[in-house]
Amino acid sequence: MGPVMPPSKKPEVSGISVASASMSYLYQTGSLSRALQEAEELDLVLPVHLALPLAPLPGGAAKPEKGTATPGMEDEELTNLNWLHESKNLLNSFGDPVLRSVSPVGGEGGGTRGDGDHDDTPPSPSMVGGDLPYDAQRNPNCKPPYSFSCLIFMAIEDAPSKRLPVKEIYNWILEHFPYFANAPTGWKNSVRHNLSLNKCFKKVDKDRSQSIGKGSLWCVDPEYRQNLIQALKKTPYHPHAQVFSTPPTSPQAYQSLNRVKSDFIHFWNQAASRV
DNA sequence: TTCAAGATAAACATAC
DNA sequence: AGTATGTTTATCTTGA
Repeated sequence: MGPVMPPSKKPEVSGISVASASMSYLYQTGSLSRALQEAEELDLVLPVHLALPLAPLPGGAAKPEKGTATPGMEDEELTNLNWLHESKNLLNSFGDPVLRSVSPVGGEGGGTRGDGDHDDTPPSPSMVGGDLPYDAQRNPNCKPPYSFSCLIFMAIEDAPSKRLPVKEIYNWILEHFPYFANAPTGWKNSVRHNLSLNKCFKKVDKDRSQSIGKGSLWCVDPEYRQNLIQALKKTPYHPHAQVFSTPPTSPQAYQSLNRVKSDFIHFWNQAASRV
């Protein structure tokens, strides 16, 4: 089981570790990866995206160009995270065919809304394009690149019964994306708003006998399940995200980026070895 | 420039 | 009565 982070416990790992562990968890739980593999069969060549909830680097950046893989990237490029988003199919970049059988869920480029700050306060959504360099050690709670519909979908898919009450959806999100533990409470409103408004989710009335708490169970409408899978695989760039393509401005940030890359490659190899 | 999608906030109703 | 849940509307940002 991956990182089970009690919501009340402030994460002490870096943002990238949290992200990798979350992905690792999703792989191990199986159902979601199976869902994604289903989509893989439907899809032709889907881009591979990385779930790296990183804070933006200063200056922001443009959206990555599509379909520009960067094989054979050299270490001197570590200062530039273009490799993350330019290499939309990282598996191809790594030249390992077996890796193509797994498809990580994740955001295009993994950029987040500018949540990077250097103190211990929760990342501020208002800090679009923060002025500080990304530092994985000090920004454990970067906003995940997934839309709320993707988060909800992941939560429901991860449940054995494939249906969850709102509260459990909250809990799943909190466990896997500690960012929300310190985020303003409005995100719960957003979850509910999404459940209500998004036709992909359906309310299921509980049995009277099992009706312990308030509310209903929520499930994915089978009619729209593939849509959600596709959306997850293609996780659009977070609407408010910035891509971090600007080189780091400090030695610390440089080292941090090196860690990001090596951690991710390590994770990727681990994921491949589990296939 | 326009449009669609998504995030966010808020008001309100309903159920427990 | 207070809280959680669910619905709806409005506004804003971003990318296409």
